Amino acid sequence: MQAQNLKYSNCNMQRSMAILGTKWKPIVIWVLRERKARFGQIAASIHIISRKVLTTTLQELEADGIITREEYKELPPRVEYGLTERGQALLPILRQIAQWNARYFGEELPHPEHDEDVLLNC
Amino acid sequence: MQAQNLKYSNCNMQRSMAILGTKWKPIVIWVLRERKARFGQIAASIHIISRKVLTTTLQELEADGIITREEYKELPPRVEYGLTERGQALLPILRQIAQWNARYFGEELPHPEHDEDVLLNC
DNA sequence: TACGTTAGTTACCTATTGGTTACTACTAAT
DNA sequence: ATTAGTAGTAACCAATAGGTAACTAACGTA
Repeated sequence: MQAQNLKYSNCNMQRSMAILGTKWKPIVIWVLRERKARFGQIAASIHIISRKVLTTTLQELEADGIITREEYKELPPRVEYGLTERGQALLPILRQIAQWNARYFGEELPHPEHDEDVLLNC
Repeated sequence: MQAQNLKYSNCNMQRSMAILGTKWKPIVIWVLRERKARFGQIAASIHIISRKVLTTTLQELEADGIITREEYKELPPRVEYGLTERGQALLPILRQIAQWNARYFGEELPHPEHDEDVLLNC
């Protein structure tokens, strides 16, 4: 998908997909749902993302105003990432996207009392 | 995005994005939200999609159980596409995705009484 | 036979996404 | 000088998504 071009589409859905519809962005947003995290923490949470791809992903999310990036003047260098309000607003949508998949493709329906991490299994 | 691999991800969100996170699939689903349509009608609604890409998109959506495909034994050949229950279940999610974009990237907030076509502008 | 209508199919191409590998910047501590 | 810890960067590549252009299948009708 040529997301960069789609960001200027007339269609609100297409523009959203251009921002979100990639392999790692939803995961990064999910990792940041409850607290800020540093680059290395995000990488460790995700397990198998390359530094190169994580860097690009974070840069794009920041450019789209979905996450914040704060540098701390200290050593070792420390950068913290967190969700903006715009990013927070995506969380219920991501939950529904995951629920849809679990419901229609999963082998059993998820129970409401299941922890979110189990639901998403990310 | 390598959607074909992602369909087998552990993560429900990633699997959904593999199915949905492309340029044309959300649009095709939206076009079919209220009534079944033929190949040519879908193409005309979307305006600028190539027959090649529309064919591929429809095949994949059918394979994922999101749309139905009915051939009619008549001439000219007639094929009708419609949403499955699984596909219908995606509509509220797509609406929210569009609303999110309109709210956080649009120049003014959409009014509740605005028609859906205006909201999505697809 | 030629044409019309519908839903494709095929060959080829470009641009993007995601990945591997190696390297970098910075400074304190050893 | 070397090492450590953190967040990157650069060069290169494979696979995929989307696209153009041309062609095809099927049969009824003129």
